[in-house]
Amino acid sequence: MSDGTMESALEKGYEPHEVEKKWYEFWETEGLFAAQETSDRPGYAIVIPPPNVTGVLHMGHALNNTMQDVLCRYRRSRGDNVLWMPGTDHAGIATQNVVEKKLAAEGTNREALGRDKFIEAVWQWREKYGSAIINQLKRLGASCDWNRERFTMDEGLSRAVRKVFVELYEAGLIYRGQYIINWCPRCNTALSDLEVEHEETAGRLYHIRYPLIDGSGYLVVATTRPETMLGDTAVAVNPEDERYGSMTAGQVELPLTGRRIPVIRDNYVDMSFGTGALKVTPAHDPNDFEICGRHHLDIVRVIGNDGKMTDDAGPGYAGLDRYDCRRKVVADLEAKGLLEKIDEHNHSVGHCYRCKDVVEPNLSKQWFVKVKPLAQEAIAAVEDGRTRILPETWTKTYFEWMYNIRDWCISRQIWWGHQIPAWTCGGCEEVVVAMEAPVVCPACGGKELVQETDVLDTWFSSALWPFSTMGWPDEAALLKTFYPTSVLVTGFDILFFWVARMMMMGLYFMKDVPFKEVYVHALVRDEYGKKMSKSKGNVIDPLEVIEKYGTDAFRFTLAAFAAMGRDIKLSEARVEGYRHFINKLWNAARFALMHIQTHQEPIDRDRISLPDRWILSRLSRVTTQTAEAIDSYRFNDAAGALYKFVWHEFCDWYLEAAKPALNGKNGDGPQQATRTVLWRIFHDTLILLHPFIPFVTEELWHKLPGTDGSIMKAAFPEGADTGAEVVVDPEAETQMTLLVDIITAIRNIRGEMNIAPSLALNATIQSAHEDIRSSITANGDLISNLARLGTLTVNPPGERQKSAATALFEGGTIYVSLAGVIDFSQEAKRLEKELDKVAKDLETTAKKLENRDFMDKAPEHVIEKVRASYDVLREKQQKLSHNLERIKSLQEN
RNA sequence: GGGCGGGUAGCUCAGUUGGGAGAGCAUCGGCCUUACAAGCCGAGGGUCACAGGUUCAAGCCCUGUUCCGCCUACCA
Repeated sequence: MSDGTMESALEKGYEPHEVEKKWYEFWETEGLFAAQETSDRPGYAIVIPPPNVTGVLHMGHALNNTMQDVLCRYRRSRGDNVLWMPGTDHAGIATQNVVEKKLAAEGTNREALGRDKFIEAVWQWREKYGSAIINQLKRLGASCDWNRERFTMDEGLSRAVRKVFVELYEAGLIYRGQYIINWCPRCNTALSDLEVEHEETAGRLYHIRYPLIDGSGYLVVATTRPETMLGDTAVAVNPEDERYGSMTAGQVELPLTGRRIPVIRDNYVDMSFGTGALKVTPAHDPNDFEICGRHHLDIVRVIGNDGKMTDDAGPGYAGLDRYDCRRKVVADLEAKGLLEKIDEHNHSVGHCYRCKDVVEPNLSKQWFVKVKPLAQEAIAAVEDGRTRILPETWTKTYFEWMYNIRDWCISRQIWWGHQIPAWTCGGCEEVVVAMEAPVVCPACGGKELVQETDVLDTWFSSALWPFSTMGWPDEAALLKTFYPTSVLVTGFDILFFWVARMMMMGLYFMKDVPFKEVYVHALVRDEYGKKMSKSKGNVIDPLEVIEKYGTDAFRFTLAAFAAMGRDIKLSEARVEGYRHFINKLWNAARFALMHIQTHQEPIDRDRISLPDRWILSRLSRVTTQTAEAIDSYRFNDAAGALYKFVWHEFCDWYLEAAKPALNGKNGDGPQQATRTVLWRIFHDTLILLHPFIPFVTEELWHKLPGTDGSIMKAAFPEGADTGAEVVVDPEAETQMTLLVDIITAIRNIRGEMNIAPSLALNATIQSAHEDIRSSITANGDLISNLARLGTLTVNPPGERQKSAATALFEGGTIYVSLAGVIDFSQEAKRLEKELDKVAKDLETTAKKLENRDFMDKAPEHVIEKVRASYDVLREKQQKLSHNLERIKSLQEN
């Protein structure tokens, strides 16, 4: 390209929006996200944690999917056949609530519609809005294999659900029974234990007198929920409790009801709590239910599924709301003088994780999964390393939960979901569990078979996700190629809901773990944002951030802060900071492309300069670092290493150092050699950066001469493995460090002494080492350029310079002539400061060397290091004090 | 009640076998130096929560204290 065209080729600043749109469409049309069903390349698979169809992209999704995308794009560059399986979750309760709200706004409700019409309405809703989150993932740059997108209610996945249900039922691992479950009166359904959120609440402890029937007094019980007393069927005390040892009456009168209930003895009762007497309400408390089982008590259900008191609550209470009833019971007891006292009492109250209403423990007939046997396998698989959980700290949590796991209530009394494949015969009440609706009852031949109306817990179908999405129960090619998947990337909030259950189901039905690794990342908590930014209390919407700063800046920010096992607190200012980085890269490209207008290869290592050798060496190191960091999920390390390399090594030092050569000031040979290096660095750096910032790298890739097609097809630079072009060069690094130190020291003098940057300085460098002198001489132009020197003289140590500021570097002394600009007091101050620092360091170093224990016990290389630094410091100190004296004497003149 | 994580610069946080305390942002000073003022050059700033212990040596290992956050639980 001839001059002038470059300006039009690259805008002055990076504008993300059109670029992002253009390349995402390009990737999709080119089919670059597609996995091969079979391939001789190694398979690498990730299944996406399916977002709810009702969802909108929040910070948690953004982080989670950025990480997965980094991994997938990186593995593709390493040559793997990558499958990133996308999809969405039907999210039973959540979606039903959303659609019900919509119906309410339209003046109707699901009962009015009926089940079939309602489900149809949900599907319609899903058609219309269900792809919102998918489109948002695309804006994030997610390179999922969209042609394989799945939905938990797809026919294929539904078939997998039925198959699993039937098999578990036949194996005796699914059963149905009357138990205390968590009931949400708002959502009108049972919930699993996990779906209940406990919250510490300030409540009251009511002490109620239950009159003994022999008239000898009262038994005082304490409760936080007085309304449940209407359903009491016993009072329990601990058999060891001496307070009640001599009690003769075997019964008490249950106030307000006129019923008589027994006093029983049970070890469960904690003597130290309250009065040591426990009212037993089997229908509304899980512990009481168990006690009831042991003592064969009656069960009286006084609270209905709607949260209102049942007829069994008795006249005056039946039909009341549970909280109104509480007030009335308290008032009535008070009136009868049976309320002894009310204490303040903190206890935790369960809330529905969907609607936040207070959950009611209630007696109900539900379906359960017997999870203990499944959990055993899931524990073993992590113990023996078939699945590795990272960071390791979560392993313990996983075990803890698995060991204490309780049966899983899987039936939900809602309409949206997988209807339980169980039918009851109207004739003989036989229960038939089958994949498809039976035509006749196998027991009596009756034809009146009614299907169970309940649907399954949403998490039941998500538990099958890693294999149901790949075509199970058919023998699909995908399963062969990609199961077990390579890694699951997820937040710890769904470790139990989802990960643990996938482990159990995967092991049971696939006879193998669903994933070899689980990477548990930090959480940007709370979709309402409160915990995202404690101090400011505001939400940050990822889409707004993308709109404002571009996807790449946002992604890079997330990666840069994704340190293992720590929450991310995100602020806009931080994204803005990384947008600067994207722009820096962009501008570096503008510059580089001015000088590499055609494909530049190969590198002639005999003709390249020191900075060329140095940056190639640094590239080699950062390549290794990036690979190692991504391989071990240290995204922040990878991002940090790349940031430092691009900005502070490539831009700050290499490009500045290379300018003279590139501008042709040093003749044609160096110019051409440097162009080849510049090309190589840029080429490889784009590939390294691509997983993190896919859009800008793709854009620049197409501007770089000599590249073909998408950067997504480019191979990860393998460093020394692939040839001689990229290798670590320690000698170049040492020499470059020397030059950088010298230049920085001179700049420091300029800055500290307020010498205008435009003023060229004259400097003399003295060193006793010949190799250092020759190295400096050989790169004199470089130093002069970057430190803005007029003249540079290099000598062995000799006469001290007059009227000069001094600086020390490892290996010699720099004198910067201050003729004309001298400010002696300024220089004296600077030297004193420096001297102070050296004196302090020297003191601690000396102390170590005088310490006999240290000298005796520390390893040799540590002692050597300390000795060497002592010598250096000592020499520094001497030189500095001499110079200080000289400056002071000059100052006096 | 049980468990886990955290307390490092003004802010947000790195710190991988124990061996000279770091980054980004913010602050201060100087620069419109021909890729970039979304930039360049330089500077200041920390009793690594507190108290003990192990060690020649502790931000890092051990014990205790304290503050914050989270997970979990069948304390009526």
